[in-house]
Amino acid sequence: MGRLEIRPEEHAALVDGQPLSLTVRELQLLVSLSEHPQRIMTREELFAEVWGGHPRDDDRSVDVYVSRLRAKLGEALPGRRLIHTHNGIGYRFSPDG
Amino acid sequence: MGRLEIRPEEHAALVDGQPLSLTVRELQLLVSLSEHPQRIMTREELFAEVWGGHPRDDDRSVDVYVSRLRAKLGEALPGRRLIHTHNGIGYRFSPDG
DNA sequence: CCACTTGTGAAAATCCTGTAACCAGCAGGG
DNA sequence: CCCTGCTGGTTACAGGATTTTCACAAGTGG
Repeated sequence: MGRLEIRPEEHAALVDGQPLSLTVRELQLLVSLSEHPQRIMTREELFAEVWGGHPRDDDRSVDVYVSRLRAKLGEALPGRRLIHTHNGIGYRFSPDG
Repeated sequence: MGRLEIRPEEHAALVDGQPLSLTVRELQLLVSLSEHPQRIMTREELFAEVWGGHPRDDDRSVDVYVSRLRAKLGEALPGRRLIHTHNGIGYRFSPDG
């Protein structure tokens, strides 16, 4: 998809062939998001896929990791926003900015 | 229905497959309207479905959110008017302009 | 030790919501 | 015509809710 390639089997995400240095959690989150492009995913769904089980009521893990992911994606692909926030609901991955 | 798809379960409204960035209230209102196409819905009905309960005597919330909704729909679908005003009564959703 | 990751708390930034205006259009009465 | 009242469209604003970001403690493995 464009300049970004995600290869879950290889535990890798590449931008223009160069691997991003993502942590395990960051990669899991990116994989989960990118497997459902253009679909708005709730925090519950994302938490279940990445961490498993249900998040605590006041758990902000998803938000924190989205932030970390955006920071690294932003470095590799300046000016593009791949992860969109949907207030009160969750996040959405859009391959094309 | 044409280029607009509404998926309440997914918290999404799509135009040509692209999700609109609607707030929760805006989406609720659009869902309520679109679930009764071509039917004129009173402010009371809409308020009950979206906010619950009865509106204050001078409540303009429905009008304000209809306006906001029209603005966003108008951006995504220029030249089409999906929400029609029925003076003294309420609003009507028409899938085809 | 050191470098790194992870989850948590909390401050900072941002967005949403409901309300109160302000306007324009219209109809009826005088 | 000119008021007046009524209806709906739109915008501005304050408060609240939500999200983003930073800092830190604990854990892991080299």
